[in-house]
Amino acid sequence: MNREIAQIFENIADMLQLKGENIHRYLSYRRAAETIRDLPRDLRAISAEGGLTDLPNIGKTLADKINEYIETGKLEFYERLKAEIPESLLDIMRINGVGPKKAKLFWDELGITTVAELQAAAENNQLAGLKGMGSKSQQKILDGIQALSRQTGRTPLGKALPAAQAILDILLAMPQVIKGEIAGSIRRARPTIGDVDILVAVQDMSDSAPIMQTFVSMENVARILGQGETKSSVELVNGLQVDVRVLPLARWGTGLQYFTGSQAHNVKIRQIALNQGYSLNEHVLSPVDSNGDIIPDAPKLTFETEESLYEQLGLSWIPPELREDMGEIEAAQTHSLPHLITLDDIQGDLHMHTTWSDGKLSVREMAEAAYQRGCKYIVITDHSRSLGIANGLSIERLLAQQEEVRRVDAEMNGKIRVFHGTEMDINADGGLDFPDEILEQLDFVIASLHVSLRQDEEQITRRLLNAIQNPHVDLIGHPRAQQIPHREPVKADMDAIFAAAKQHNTALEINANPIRLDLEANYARRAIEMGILLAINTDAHQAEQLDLMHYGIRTARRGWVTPDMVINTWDVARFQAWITDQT
DNA sequence: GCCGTTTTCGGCCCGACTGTTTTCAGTCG
Repeated sequence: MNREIAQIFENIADMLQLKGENIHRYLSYRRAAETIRDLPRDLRAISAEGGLTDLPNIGKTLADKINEYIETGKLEFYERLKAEIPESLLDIMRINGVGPKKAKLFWDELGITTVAELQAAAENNQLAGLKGMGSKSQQKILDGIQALSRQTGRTPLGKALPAAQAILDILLAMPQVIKGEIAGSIRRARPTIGDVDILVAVQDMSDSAPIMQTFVSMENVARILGQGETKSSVELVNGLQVDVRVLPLARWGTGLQYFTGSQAHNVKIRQIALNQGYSLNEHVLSPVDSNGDIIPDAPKLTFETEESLYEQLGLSWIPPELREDMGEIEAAQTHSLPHLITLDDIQGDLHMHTTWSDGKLSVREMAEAAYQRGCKYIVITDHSRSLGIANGLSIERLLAQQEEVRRVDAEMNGKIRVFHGTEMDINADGGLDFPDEILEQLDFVIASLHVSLRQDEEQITRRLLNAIQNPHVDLIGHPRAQQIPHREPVKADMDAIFAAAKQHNTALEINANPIRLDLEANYARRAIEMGILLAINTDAHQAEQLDLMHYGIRTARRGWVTPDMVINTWDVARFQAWITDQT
């Protein structure tokens, strides 16, 4: 429901923009769409409580529209717009270099309503003669259409971050580059990334040219989208767009703050600056008069660090993962930001696989690999019997494995503790894959959904509740079973699931594999607000995947998670006491 | 269409880059 309505509002925004409507009117639809997309609760539940207008960016008008859609499954206003403007024009606006004005121009002048028609017109040289168009613009549109067909939407963080880091490393090796950082949504650790923003600092802008030349000449550049002194853009062969910006070190703070975003965060930060008599842009803080106009001769303030910029505005420095205008600015004003979890807080990893099911390493090898990475304790959690595709363990094999785990635990001689658990399937009928008398012999029990993920909300919810309520189940693994970017989360009544997890003291996982990142940050935040415990685990199937923990930490930080709420930040004694207490 | 330390009307960010321009419009982030 939330996604549907968010998409409709997004489309309405595009259509209003195409019609040349007031910018602030269509932006309000877009902002509302973002709010809805990130909600950790179903709009129907919020609507039933009469709480829609309490949501940010939702006023009376949009609340009425949401209710209309919930009740009738349709939105009259949207239907009228669709009758007026072909929906396929929105696809044309998604072509890089084509915005609302161009789309409308092609529609008005040539009757073009689809990407295919636009491509044909460009190939027949019909666009070049239009007002404001030339042969270069026409070619750019053909390139843009090709790029569109290569793109598969947003890029997972797990792909974008390593790619960005590799580029940054090349630039950092240049003598002109004083420092550099990945900004944008990667720095904020969004699970998916639109394009990559990299910032590098130089002493003097005359150093920019060789840096940009190195950047656009990299071997994995498919084409150059733009090359200037302060900004250059390329498309990589894998379709990812990367922007590099060069800025003087003296303005690093404002630049990094600005290009980290989010847009919503920055809008509010700039408003705070204005309230204090300053106009903020990516370069400087400029004194303004009572009309908000920049005072020409007044000295401008520059900032070499983000910390000093936030401090100037009376704010605590805000960790990038929080910068979504979700309350972090208000908390920074009162210096009450949470003490977020860090990678160093993690002491154990409670979810991993071995050769007993679908992992690559033995129990002993996983223990060694985890020990080398500083882990104090791990739990071996192979798949259960019904997951045949992953070589799930029968009861007999599970019990045989326990002997091996106990032996390895003893062999490790206290360097690292090795506990025995399972990642048990929650079967399609809601039953659990092992009986209680087996579960009670295990140190730690994860229950996860792997099959029949397209059941309706009632069935999925019932399966999850059944697992949460079992006294032997300690943790629900990747609770929403999403896979980024291709598999949507299951439909489930998260209100009911959180309430049950709270009641039964069952922890919920943030799965650190960047394909999952599940729970997502907004749900993790809601969970800890309710006092539900979390665990952040790699779900490693081989040694290198133990290094994915940082993705889970970043996700948790986006969810305002503090270390005390995460059971694998506890020392081994406290963890052991907790699992013992859980029966 | 939303919102409120300028509060129920009047704001709501703006600079870089490109291509078409003889001074600017459109797009993007």
